Amino acid sequence: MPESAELSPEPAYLRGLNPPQREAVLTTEGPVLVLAGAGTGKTAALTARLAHLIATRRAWPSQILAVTFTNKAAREMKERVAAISGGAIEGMPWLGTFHSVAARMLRSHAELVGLQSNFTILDTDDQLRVLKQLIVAANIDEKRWPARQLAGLIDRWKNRGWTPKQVDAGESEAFAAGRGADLYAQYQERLRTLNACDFGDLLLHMLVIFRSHTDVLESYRDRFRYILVDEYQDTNQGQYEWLKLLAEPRRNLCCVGDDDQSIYSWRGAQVANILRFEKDFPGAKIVRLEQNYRSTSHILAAADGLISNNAGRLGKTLWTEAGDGQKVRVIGIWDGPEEARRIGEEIERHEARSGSLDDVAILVRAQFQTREFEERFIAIGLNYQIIGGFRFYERAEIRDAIAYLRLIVRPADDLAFERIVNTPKRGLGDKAVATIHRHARSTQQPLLVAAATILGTDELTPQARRSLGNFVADIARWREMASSLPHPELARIVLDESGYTAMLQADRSAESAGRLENLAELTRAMEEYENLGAFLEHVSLVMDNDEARQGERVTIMTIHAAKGLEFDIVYLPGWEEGVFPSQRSLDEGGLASLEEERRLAYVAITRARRKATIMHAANRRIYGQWTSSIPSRFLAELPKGHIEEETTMTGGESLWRAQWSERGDPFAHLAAAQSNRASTRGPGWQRASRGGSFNPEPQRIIEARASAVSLGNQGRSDLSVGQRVFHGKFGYGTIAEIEGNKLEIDFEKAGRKKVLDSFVSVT
DNA sequence: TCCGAGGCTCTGTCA
DNA sequence: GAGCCTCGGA
Repeated sequence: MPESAELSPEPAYLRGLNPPQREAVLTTEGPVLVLAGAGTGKTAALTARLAHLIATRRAWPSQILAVTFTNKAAREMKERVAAISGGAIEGMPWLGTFHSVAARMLRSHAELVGLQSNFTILDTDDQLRVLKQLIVAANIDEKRWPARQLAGLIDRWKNRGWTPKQVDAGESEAFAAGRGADLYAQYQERLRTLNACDFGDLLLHMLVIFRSHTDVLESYRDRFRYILVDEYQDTNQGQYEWLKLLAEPRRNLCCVGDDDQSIYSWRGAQVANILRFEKDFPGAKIVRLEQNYRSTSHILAAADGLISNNAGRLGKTLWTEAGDGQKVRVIGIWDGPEEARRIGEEIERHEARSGSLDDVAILVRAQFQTREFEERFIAIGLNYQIIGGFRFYERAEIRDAIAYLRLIVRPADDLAFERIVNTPKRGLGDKAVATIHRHARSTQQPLLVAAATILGTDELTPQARRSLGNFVADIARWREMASSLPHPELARIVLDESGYTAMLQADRSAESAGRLENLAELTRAMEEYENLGAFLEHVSLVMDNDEARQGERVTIMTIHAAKGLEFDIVYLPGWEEGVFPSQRSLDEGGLASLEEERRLAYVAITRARRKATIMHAANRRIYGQWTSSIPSRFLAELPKGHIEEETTMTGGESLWRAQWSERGDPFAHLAAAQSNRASTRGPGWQRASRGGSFNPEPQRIIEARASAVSLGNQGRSDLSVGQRVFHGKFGYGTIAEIEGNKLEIDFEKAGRKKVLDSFVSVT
């Protein structure tokens, strides 16, 4: 950057920015809140701001802290800053996700929270294994109090910035009759002995350090002259406190966000943080970005109409100079497979008109919805990619490979040891592992060391001893090789010599080829890191599913993952009550959750540049069982003037209803094929169909349902008193009474209940 | 110790 | 319908 940047009338990075965007760039001092609506050029403004701070010498790149929520956003910002500065900027060391920045800090101060700087970052899988062990050790019924639930609670507490001591009795009550806080404390202790921490710890540990070691806090305050936060509406309590500590006393804090796009409350995000910004930082400058550069006006108006049903917004009105464009289409179809078929056909037509597949995205509420599309697209040979779901490093084979490497680098990594000691199978089952565990505990040694000493005893069968001896020797040998071999080469050798590759090669299943490819990809990725240690430090935080691009393809992903992205053509399938809004979310959070689901719908629609198509199916397979569904209430909230409704029910409405009344159960033929399983519904759908507190359109589907219900009054012929049945919500029970389609059932767990026969299945 | 069969649960989104 | 767990047999 030339020194004259400030003097020249128009630095390159300001070109093309509108007045509010410029304000966001040029207001460098003091607190700034940029309210950036969807598609209003937020990233352009943000990167220009970074470029401006650096070009005008207000700060070196290393003196700017810039945090995002996703690796994707961080990467994009890095690339754009590099491009905007013509490569003159040597990277920005403190630009990254909250977690990666915190991890980087924690590596320098780990000893302050009882860790070593080479601590391991556990993923969800490891975390659950540790928790499970603790629950079992505490004699708590693991069925009744699953590790997953405890993990959720601990995560919640960490998000709030609470250490175990700060968890009050009331919160602790949420798990195993008040033992939650105690287990949390035990878990933290266990992590410390493992020299490990989980995702939540990265932030919490730093927060604890900031709170108690003012010298450390001061050094960071001193370093960071400017702080920039992306997606501020998604910050949680802990992150908020973290930022607030760092931002004082300079208060050169610029937060960018959109309250209408707050979709992470389940992760502890508090919209309140953004709503309260002015109070937290008096004298804050508020900049609103409202000109949308992405979508046509029908799309914006539809999204705006929807989101206006939410209360408690900061409020902003997006406008566009783009034309009206096409109305948002709302299409009702018969079932899930037809939804996939229909979208597949439209995409093929788009392709035939020489449209690019890269322009098309299918955005779903939940991961399970992706499968229908995957199956269909494989069948018709449509190139697609599914983003998210299993991240690369979460795949079993990758985690296994990494566990080998972890154990080679850190002999004390007990979790890694447990994971691979018998993978591939080498005859070291539960019994052998339990023996090693016992030894390790009594001698206070890591498992690998205990395993080595146990070899000199006769505690194991000769066979197991031989096998374990080989394993221990292998690890030692590999460790020696590690110093002299390039680490990708080491990884290849380990995978071969451990028998892992052979195990996959012997496996004839459809996935094994892909797994081998993933491992090859892993070793390739390792080349980008200086050494094994560096690779391992980064792997759990940064490795995502960034496969090599292989031509044009349709993108399938969750709406959450799509935030911040845009596509010409967007398909939004599955707008049905229970799916979207998600019943589970509603059950937990009531109105607040409904509003969050609505924001999610808003995010979904605003991803589209030119064409948005919403679909709802009358029938869907959930948990492998057919379920009829009601259109999402959000459909009724879309302003009529900006949407175009269509139904593709074969033969139209009348035939559809006739089908219902003729057979009572439109899936009788399917049900028969499925060994007389009746259609049971999950609790969500029961509630959705019972509720009736809203009146979603189109009306015809409600009529159709009503006719089905009244027909059902005859009751089912396959049920009789005394029969054992299964109910989606209440579990197993015995039929005590039958009256038409109403049953009275003595449930084994839930006691006697009245239920409709359509909700039970014969066991 | 391993493996297959059968029973049961589950799929809410991210780092 | 997949994935997990448990159980019984080899």
